[in-house]
Amino acid sequence: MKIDPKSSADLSAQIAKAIRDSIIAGDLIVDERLPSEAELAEQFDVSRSTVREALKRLAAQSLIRTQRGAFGGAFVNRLSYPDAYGQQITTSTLLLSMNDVSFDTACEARYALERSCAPLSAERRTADHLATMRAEIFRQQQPGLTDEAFCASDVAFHRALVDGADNPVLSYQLAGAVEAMQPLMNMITFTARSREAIVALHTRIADAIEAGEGSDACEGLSQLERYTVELARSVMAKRASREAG
Amino acid sequence: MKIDPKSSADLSAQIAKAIRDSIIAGDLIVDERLPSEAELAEQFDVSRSTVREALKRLAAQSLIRTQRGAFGGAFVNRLSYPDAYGQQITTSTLLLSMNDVSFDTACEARYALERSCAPLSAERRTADHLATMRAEIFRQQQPGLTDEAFCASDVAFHRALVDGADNPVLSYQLAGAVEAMQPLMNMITFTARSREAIVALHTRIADAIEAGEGSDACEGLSQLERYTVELARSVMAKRASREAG
DNA sequence: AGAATTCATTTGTCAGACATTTAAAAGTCT
DNA sequence: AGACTTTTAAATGTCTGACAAATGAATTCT
Repeated sequence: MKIDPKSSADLSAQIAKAIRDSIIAGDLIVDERLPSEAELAEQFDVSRSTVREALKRLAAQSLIRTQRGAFGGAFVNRLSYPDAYGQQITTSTLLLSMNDVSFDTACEARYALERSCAPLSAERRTADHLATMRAEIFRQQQPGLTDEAFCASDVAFHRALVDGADNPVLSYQLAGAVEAMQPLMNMITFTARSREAIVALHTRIADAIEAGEGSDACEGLSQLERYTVELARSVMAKRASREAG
Repeated sequence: MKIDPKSSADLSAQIAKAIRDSIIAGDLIVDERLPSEAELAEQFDVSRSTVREALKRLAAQSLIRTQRGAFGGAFVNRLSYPDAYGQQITTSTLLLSMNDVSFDTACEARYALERSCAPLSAERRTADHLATMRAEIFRQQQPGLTDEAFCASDVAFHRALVDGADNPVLSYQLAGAVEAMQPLMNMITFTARSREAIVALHTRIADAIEAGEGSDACEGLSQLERYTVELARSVMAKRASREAG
């Protein structure tokens, strides 16, 4: 682990990179303890504050965890799926909100990815996944539901569909795509009629998953995509005309 | 933006969270300047070092950038696609390497995701994407190629396929899945015969993309997935028997 | 032996200082 | 007046030294 004093980058960034590379390369293994801040400071020939800033950078990426007290210190973290989900969702959400990605583009990506899970889910889903999907469909039919709650239930439905594929890597990848859409979906007002249409498509998808018909589920997802895009378009148009008039 | 002094979490983590939430909520918009470190220290009633540690956490997530000098400071970063790629790849790579995800699981996820791009790519790919795919196929046929270079070319081929879908959100999502597989792929030795088989499948996929036949491309990807899994299995078996004998 | 206490180590936080960078502002020359 | 140079103020980057708080190990006491 060496740093280049001539480099223009911040020392703390260089140190963070050096340690990060060691972790990725496997030189530092999971649960291994890093040298104490004082030792690192000496090794890199910088002050303790600089080392601390480097460690905070790594902590922000869930690469290490720290523990106080004797025999405490910084330990290489096993990146857990929940941690990875969290980062994936944060990144995806910001990416969408900051780069004025169109609703259509985000929607297309989301449903394309979901369709990649559908055949696997139709084959492997447990009774539990199916029960979750049915329960969320039931919830979506409740009259008093707010738009936000409807969206949240929608996310839960799709999550169960994705998790049914029983591939944690897929679930992790999809978490970002599905959840990051939520702020965009929340801009839509769901009328009683549009909810009915969505529930009908959800039911069709759940039926296909239950029957083990992956391609049917894909077709249902495609219809849901088309309907969602159309719905967003009409809501936006209505909003625009109201503002103009 | 408030922090809870009673909370057990580190102050710098709390402050980072407060600022992060403000960014996600849109209270702080892109390119907006945060108060100076000294001002933030006063606002949160902590020392400047604590504020700095919080800011480094945010910088590690590419949420802010800092600039020195008068009229410098910390600015809300527009999360660019390259930044997002980078984080996605780091996270995915570590997730795979630290959670002993099986080769089959990772492979299944990767090809399932790629199949979701194939129909779009068949429809929209430019001549440029196609030329890249052909060029990489050509490179893969060169005799002197090392296994690592072969893998890298493989990644470039699949990237072109994915980028052909012309959906930046999909490209971003797939970057992680494809690149994170590379360390696993690098464990495989590619014999002349296996390279030949892979090149044949790549050619078939490229032909399908060129012809606008998305389902053909999917079929090619499925065959490639099966072949890759089989190849990995035989390589691993050979390695195990050599160690045993 | 078990409980309480002390102790050493390590991270978390603070305060103050100086170095470095940077762009605006002021000054100077043509 | 305009172009170039110098000054200056503000901000981040780094260092030093100190103390607080946590924590597990070692020690002491009952």
